[in-house]
Amino acid sequence: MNFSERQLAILNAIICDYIETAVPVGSRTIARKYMPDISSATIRNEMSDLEHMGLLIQPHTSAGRIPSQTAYRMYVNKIMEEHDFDDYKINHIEDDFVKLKGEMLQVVRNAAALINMNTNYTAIALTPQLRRTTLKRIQLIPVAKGLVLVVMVTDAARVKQKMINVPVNVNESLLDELSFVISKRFSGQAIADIDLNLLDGISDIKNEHPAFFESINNYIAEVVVKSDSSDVVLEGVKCIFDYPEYREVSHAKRFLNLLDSKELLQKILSDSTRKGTSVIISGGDSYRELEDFSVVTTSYKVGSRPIGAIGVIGPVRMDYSKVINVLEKTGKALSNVMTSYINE
Amino acid sequence: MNFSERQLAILNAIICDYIETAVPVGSRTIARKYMPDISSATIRNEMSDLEHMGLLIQPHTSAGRIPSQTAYRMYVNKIMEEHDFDDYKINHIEDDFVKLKGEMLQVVRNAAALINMNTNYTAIALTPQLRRTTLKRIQLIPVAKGLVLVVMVTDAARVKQKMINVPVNVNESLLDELSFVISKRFSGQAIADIDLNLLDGISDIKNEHPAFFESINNYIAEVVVKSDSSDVVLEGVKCIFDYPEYREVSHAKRFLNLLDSKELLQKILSDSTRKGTSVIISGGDSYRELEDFSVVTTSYKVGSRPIGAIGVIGPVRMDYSKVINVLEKTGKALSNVMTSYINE
DNA sequence: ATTAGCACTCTTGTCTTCCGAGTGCTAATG
DNA sequence: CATTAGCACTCGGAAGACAAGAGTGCTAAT
Repeated sequence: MNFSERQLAILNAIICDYIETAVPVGSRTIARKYMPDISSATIRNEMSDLEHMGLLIQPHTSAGRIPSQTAYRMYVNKIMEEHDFDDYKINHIEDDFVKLKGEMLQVVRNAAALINMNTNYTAIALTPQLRRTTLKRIQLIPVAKGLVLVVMVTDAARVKQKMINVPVNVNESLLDELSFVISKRFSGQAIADIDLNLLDGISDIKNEHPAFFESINNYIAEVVVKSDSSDVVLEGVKCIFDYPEYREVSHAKRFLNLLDSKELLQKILSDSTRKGTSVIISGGDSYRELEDFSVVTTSYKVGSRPIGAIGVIGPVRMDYSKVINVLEKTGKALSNVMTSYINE
Repeated sequence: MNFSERQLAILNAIICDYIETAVPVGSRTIARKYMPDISSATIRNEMSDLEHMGLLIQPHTSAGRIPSQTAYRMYVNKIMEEHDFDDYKINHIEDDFVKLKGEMLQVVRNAAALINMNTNYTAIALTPQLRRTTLKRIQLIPVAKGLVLVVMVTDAARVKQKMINVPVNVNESLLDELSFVISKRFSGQAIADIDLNLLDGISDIKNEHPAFFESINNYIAEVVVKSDSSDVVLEGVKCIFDYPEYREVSHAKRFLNLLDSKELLQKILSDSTRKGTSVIISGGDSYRELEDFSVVTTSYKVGSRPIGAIGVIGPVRMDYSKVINVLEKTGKALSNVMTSYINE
């Protein structure tokens, strides 16, 4: 489909105005606020054309028009202007982050809070994914009889812990020894590549406590394949009430339901970790659950290796330009912080 | 003040009906549904009296009446009947909990989810408070140059970690040694009693790395005095939309704001940890922020030592009877699980 | 191709009316 | 004296009527 310059300008004006006001916009508004040199009648004609092309929707005859999903998609892909949002807060992200010295979970949470504050949409984030990082150290800590806490520390300075059962006759010094051997052997390797069976000189441990050995190995394998829902961070849920599209309780409820399904968010963010910045409008082709919502995400990296993602979720009538700008800047800052830690 | 049997019965009926329906209840309703052997006129007279005593409120002349806060308080303290709620789910709590083998944070989260499911109010919980527990082990794990992860494990099988800065010249074996010495010296002692200065034979570490030594000691002290906001667990926030009192966005927003202020929730739950079961109606005397909300909480224990609390937050028009029942049963189950771990 | 003008449509807010639920009071009753 | 039947009164909410306003589409003029 082909569009004239003027059509695009009008569409742009309508989308911008609607994003700002949430009120269907009419031809006179456009003429007055955005293009005073052409008449409302002309704009009316163009709008009529745009409606026939499926870009505008009339809620009812005597109202203005609102952008269709297609229009939003087109806006994001082609029309939208770069919004340079250099607020003080964004400029100082890195400094703030650095103060948190290595508590990566906290850093990501802060990033989400920052995104939330600057966009006023609900921020979502995926903490650094262990499977995408390399091991720093494993420590086995006895907690109770037959219970051991496995703590994994990675190069993204993330920490993950889990209780596992062990045979009662495994003593503390054995745990310490095993911690030491595993850490030494696999330190610096990708978590995904860790296989305790590759350990040399531990055949006696393996033989004496096969179940124990198996549990630890299983746990490591588990971390590699699935990131659990606790990896998803939310910030600023209540923001949603600032938008008129959620004034009805049923809509608000649907939104909260969505946020409850961490698996979905985790999937979206994982995808984004791979793909970099992505904009999903009203669910796009892949997410039926997200109808009437938009999700914008971007990844953050250690060096050139993406390890997590941040984003926002909100109404389709979203200020995409601003959101993308804030996200990419925050993502860059986050990447810098992560990377500097690893290389320090 | 003195009340006749009948007055109490009528008050009880009004409160029960209003809790169920959220609609101001009139004299005829009471007569029909609850006391068919006296006439609505009689009830009308009694209701008028109850209103003058400050127990009932008329939203407007031609509506029924709703209970006042005083009435709710009285209801909870004197009138309310024991509600025996022995649903399958509650009966099987302990089994479910035991499956989680020692992941206390997860156990508490599950308890909250269970409370939420069974009451349909938003559940809040305080994870086992470290200052109320005794130390099992401390482990110092190097994460990056100049950064060390301190992991504390306690007898409630809770784990707390924090990054701290260390001088670059502290090496791994020193950390291991220190972990070992601290754990050995203080294992079994209340966290509150730990003071690294009491350690013998570490004067060389202390002299060589005073800043490092100080950070660790500070961290332990910090854990003792303040429990951070991450200790508060929420479950089932969206439930609030099931209640008509939050149909207006502004009310819902206030609720979410409340849940965001973790310090407040933490304070309430900490208080409850000390006091056992407590019911705060519309903020009571102490919490002005909680106006128009009710919070019911109870503590859970290790043996006879309370270490945390669980509760719900919701509208003043709350089914106190059911809530208290569910909370106390869950609290008991939780206590059993915690206790059995410690003593095993 | 653009635009002025106008009739038409449809929502929104306001006003009125009406109904019903509920009350308070009075007088009758056991 | 407590209880109750009866009735007038009050008020909120729903339904309908109406005007105002915003916006459109179409036609005819430029």
